[in-house]
Amino acid sequence: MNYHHGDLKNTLIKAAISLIAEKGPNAISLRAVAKRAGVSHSAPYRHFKDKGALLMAIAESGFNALATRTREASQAFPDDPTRQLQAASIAYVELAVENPEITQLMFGGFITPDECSGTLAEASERAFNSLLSLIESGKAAAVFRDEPTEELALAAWSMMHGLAMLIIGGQLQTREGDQCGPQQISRSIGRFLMEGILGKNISFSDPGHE
Amino acid sequence: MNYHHGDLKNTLIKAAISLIAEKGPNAISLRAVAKRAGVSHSAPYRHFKDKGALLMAIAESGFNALATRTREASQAFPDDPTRQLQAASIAYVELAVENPEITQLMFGGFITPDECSGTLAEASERAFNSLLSLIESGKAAAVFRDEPTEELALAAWSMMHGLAMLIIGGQLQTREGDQCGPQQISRSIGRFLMEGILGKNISFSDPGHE
DNA sequence: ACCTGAACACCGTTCAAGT
DNA sequence: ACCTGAACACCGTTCAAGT
Repeated sequence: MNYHHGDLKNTLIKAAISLIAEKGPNAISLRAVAKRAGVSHSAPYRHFKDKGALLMAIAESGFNALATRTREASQAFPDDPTRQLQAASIAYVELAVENPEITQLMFGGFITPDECSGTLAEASERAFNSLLSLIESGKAAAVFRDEPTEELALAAWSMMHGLAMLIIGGQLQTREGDQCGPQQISRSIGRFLMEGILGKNISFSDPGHE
Repeated sequence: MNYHHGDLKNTLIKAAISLIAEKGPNAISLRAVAKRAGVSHSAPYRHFKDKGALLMAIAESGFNALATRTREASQAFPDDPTRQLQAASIAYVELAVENPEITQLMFGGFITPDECSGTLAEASERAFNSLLSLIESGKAAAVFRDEPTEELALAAWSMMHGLAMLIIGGQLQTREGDQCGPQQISRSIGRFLMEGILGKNISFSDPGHE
């Protein structure tokens, strides 16, 4: 047989992505990926140490896409931190909902932290750092509260990540009608991230450790 | 061999839970579960249609535990909706972090919505309904804002669910030190759910659909 | 350097057969 | 009614062998 283009590695990744999109991340088999790529079942081992290494490469590209999309979305609103955050939030949820299986691969526990490959953690770090600087500039402009940046960022990240995972997991199917997509939901939820859920005259005192 | 107590079904579930806790939800094999339960590899098929049916039974018990724990936690603070919500939030995140693999089984996309077994959706529904009534009573007491109950509840659920999934997924390992456990994190995050992240003099105008 | 094919131990599922 | 054991098609991984 011919030597397959030169980069079987990339062909395998693309074949794996299409298979994951079809059958879910847990139903994927390395042999099926190889067959779709047009090579024998042992050929992938020249390019990936493991089945897990292939999955990690795909997850890594997913984190990169997430970092790129959210950064681009926020850049559409210079000097407006709240809209930057809103745009990044919507982009995050949208991308996750558009690629549910890959998002599950990234966050669903398929990848053990054994050998997180450095570059994967790096990509994830990059996405979080851009969120941190977004919050930071908002604090400097006195738009966001003067609280620890990591906490503010984690609150925002948690809410949008949770929303995305719930949508993907099908947990909202009966509760929210089909009429409102991820944009609408993340927008309506995002209001409460901005302003909180407490009534205007209520102030929140944290009871702390009892 | 002897006829195995009478309820192999329950023995299988317990064996599966212990195996999932050891090796993760994707690495579980029905044959290994049967072996740990002390029966042949085909015995489980008398009690579960599928490998998936076993996993669904486990996920269902997980949803029931979540519903029970959050309800009990909130009942510790009668007539104080904010502390009820805070207690339920902490309980949610704690239970998830205590059983990471089962939580991933419940929410990570291992269960296809093909045959969600009714009873599973019911258990999930029950947990959400207690959150709804919690929010509702808080609105009646003018503690929470007069906004759609479903939206307020989804905001709270999303934030705590996202936090739990990020912790479980190992995404916060380098960012938050080990010194603060799930209680502390969900408490600090919960403040922003209550009060929002905007500065006191900023009001949030949703630009809507452009 | 890159790929193949046989081989091994494992898996999910089914089904005739045993008690 | 409940369980076993053989059987089938599949899987991940390895390794000698081919070009």
